[in-house]
Amino acid sequence: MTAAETRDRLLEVAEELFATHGVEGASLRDITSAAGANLAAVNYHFGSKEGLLKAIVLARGEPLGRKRIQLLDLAEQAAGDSPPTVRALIRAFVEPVVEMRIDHPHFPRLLGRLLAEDLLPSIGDVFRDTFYETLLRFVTAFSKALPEVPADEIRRRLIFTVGAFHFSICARESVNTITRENDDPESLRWTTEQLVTFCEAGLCAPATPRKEAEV
Amino acid sequence: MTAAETRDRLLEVAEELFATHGVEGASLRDITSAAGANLAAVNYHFGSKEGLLKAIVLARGEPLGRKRIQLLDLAEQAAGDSPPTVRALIRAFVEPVVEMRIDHPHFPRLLGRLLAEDLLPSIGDVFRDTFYETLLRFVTAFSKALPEVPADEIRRRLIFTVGAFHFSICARESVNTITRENDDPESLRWTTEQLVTFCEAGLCAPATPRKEAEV
DNA sequence: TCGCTTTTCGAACGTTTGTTTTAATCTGTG
DNA sequence: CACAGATTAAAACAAACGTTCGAAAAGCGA
Repeated sequence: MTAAETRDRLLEVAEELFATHGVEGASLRDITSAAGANLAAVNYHFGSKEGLLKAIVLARGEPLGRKRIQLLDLAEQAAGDSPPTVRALIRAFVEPVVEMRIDHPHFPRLLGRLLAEDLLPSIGDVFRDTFYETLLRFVTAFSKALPEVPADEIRRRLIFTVGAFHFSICARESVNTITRENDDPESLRWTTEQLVTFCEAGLCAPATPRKEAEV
Repeated sequence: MTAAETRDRLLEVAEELFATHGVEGASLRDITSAAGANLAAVNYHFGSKEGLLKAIVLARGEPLGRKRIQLLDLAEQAAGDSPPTVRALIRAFVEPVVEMRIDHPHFPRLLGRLLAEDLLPSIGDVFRDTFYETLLRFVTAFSKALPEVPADEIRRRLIFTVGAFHFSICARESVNTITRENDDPESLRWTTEQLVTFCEAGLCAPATPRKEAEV
């Protein structure tokens, strides 16, 4: 086995084990033995456990962000002078992750772990470069498509969208404890379809009035 | 300090440390020393670390579930023969947690951890008793309020709602890495207002058509 | 094939973890 | 007061963790 192969296998196996058992929950011994490598291999190739994590996030997050931006550009281009439809924007944001959830199921799940375990700070720079910039571009795109909703509420609604999305698609496995849903591509895409419907309606809703009386 | 006091302090401190550092991340030594108790106290009072976790979830989850059901009953009662409005149902589901997020900020955050760390199985029975039953009651209530949406899609939309809710309210602290939002009651309630708007629109949206062409 | 660099290997390091044990201390009742 | 039972205290347990080290092995250009 060449050195590059060892490196790749470590990335692949660690991605799965991190996603399944959490970053703290997956030990270097688990990872290296599952990859058929020596315990010291991780520290040799990536410097540390954290270095391994960063390498994973970078390797998957970078093309994911590129794909999102590409779809966004395409949608804006197709719409001509007017802004793209909200539905098209949601799709551009969501679909790259759904497809990744099908081809490389573990990475979206890992993303969920990172968010929940407050590990984003530890991979800070990598995260900001690959995700945050992308998010900002979508915020402005949605703002243009929904001029009657205050930018502040738009930003918040995008958080809701990410939450609904993440909970039902990325963290699907944990949530399946409750929903007992299948994990095949077809059911995943159908859920996505319904998610887009849900979020489109939510994003396009009239702005929340200030100081409204309780219902 | 009496024995009951020790027990209560352990529950209180552990709730905070579990929520902040994760269940695996908070050691019994951290917890007992923060509570001014001996290391062995946890195993004496709760049998194990897992026993401590279960005790916390039970102590907070049970009254939370009761409150939700109570508000649901009230809403159904107020609506008379017709089903309650979707907005009222969302409020009944969400508001008890928001209020708890204000009075006992750590428990909702802990819930987020449990979901993300796949620890729900380990507290399985406690979780089912305090949360799952409640969720089922809301599913049927929403189904009645939205007869034109298939029950299957309703169930899925509730998952979206929980996701958006959980992400923006419960896991607020981790998400604030991104949003840089305040955590005071006023801003929390305002976010909740916008969340209700978002989810109401999403829940009331027309059913997703099967085999729709891509936009 | 030689010689140098890269990579792998096995072992050990020092910490930290949850749990257990045994003795000391406190508490409340007869 | 005295004596069971409940509670706390200090210490030690074995196991698991990430990391480090020096030697062995493998890869590779000359």
